[in-house]
Amino acid sequence: MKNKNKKTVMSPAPSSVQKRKLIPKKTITSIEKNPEKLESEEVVKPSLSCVRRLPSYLQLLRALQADGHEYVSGTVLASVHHLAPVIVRKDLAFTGVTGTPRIGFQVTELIAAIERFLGWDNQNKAVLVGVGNLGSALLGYHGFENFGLQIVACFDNDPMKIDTWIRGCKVHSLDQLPRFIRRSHIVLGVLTVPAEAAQKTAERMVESGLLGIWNFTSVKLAVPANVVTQKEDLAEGLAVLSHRMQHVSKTLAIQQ
Amino acid sequence: MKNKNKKTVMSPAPSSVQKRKLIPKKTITSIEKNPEKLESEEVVKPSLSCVRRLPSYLQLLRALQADGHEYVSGTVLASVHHLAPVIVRKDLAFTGVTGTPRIGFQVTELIAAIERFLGWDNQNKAVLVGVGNLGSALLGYHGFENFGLQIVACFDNDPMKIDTWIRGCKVHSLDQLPRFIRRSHIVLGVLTVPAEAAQKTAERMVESGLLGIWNFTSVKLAVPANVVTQKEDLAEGLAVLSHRMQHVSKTLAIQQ
DNA sequence: TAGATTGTTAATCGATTAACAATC
DNA sequence: TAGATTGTTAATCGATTAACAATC
Repeated sequence: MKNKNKKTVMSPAPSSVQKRKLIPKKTITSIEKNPEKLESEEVVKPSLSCVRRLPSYLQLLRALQADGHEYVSGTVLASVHHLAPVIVRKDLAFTGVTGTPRIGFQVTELIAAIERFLGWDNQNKAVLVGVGNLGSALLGYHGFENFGLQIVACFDNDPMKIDTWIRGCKVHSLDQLPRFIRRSHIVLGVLTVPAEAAQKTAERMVESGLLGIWNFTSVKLAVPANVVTQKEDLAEGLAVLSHRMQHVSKTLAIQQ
Repeated sequence: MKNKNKKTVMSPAPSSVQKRKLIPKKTITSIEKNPEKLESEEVVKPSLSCVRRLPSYLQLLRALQADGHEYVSGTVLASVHHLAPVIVRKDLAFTGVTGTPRIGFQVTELIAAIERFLGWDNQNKAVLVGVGNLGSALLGYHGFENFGLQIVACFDNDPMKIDTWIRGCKVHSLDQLPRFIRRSHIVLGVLTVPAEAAQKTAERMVESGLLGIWNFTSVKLAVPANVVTQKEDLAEGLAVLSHRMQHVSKTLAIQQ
């Protein structure tokens, strides 16, 4: 994958676009090294870590906004989250906002920029499949509405649950899913079924037309390339916690 | 923090310990460059990513064990999780197990090694503080017992909830926490209170003697250095999902 | 034996951090 | 003005990947 014929890169040097770069570009050095990459994919993409950090900025910004703050510096955002200020500056650059030296960023503008960047500016509707313990907890937790997500319907296979109401949401039969998705133009599904049923259920969700699955099961799903899945695995966090605790107790034991 | 007086490192060269290294060492080059670091902290530590991946291996290994498989190759573990085989080999090396070329790893031995490494070989008891939606879902979800965690008691501030039973667990007043912790020698707490109460509650948990807090609130907790906190933030995963979905739809639009 | 797999070193890649001019 | 903060490049660090001898 080298030297795919490029179209005349020797055209007028890009010096005219020098006013205010909203999105960071690669360094000139790397452009020289890979001149065939001067086209659209040239834009630097945010790291996964950056995307993961943005919601925490958002949360703090909303609190600041509620407190009546008009501006906030990257330095402040950084210290609250125990991050280096330069990390915050780089992360925020991806959202397209520009700050003012000595002043910082306009809170309202920054909130809007992060929301837009993450696609949380319009409320995204979602269905939830699998109304067990975790499923009903998520139904009852309306905090996701701060993150652009609104669960509007839920589905289950269990005849005992179908047509009952859970946390203000009527449980539908899983058989109803395709029709419901098609009518409602919903693209996102939350999967909270038991592990055994995970892959099968995911397939039905994909067939119904969903394009994203937020996967709370312990199963790594196999889905077509145009479908995005995100696995939420609490065991990961627990592993980190356990490991750190072991480490701390060892360190303390050594120090004694 | 350099050149802390070390005790005679010139003693008999470590060539005698050459049979089977269970834990990877740094390369000779780096030892030569930092000769003052020849002591215990010399051991290479696993990356956070490695620790996060171990539970997923564990889960698959248990399924294989239940299916009667005696051996599994790193290659298989890798392909199931869409990882490069060398990642799996390196991760497993940290647990101290040794595989057999052409055969792979003994499933039972590997399960035990990962559990030991993560401190999941004995069931760790924990308390849960804050019996709201999420709290009661976690109480009802017994899957953590596969990960060495057993929630044995729960606490809340709400007089309406105190002394009721939720998912087989009696809700105690938060005031009872210090006495309970001291009597039971529990070190781990799960925090599922509303954001406003998070920091205050965490402080009470620390005062009671807890050494680890699994934090399900949206608040970054401030705790003493000897206390470990692990923040579980669903918004992170949702951000990644939203971002990926935007990207996929853009890519598809371009390709059309 | 042949060939798949392990364990390990070296190279690559990408994210974080350092450094600093520009700005208000 | 002075000095805090932004935006950006270059250096560093650490994790992933490539490569390969050793092994069964």
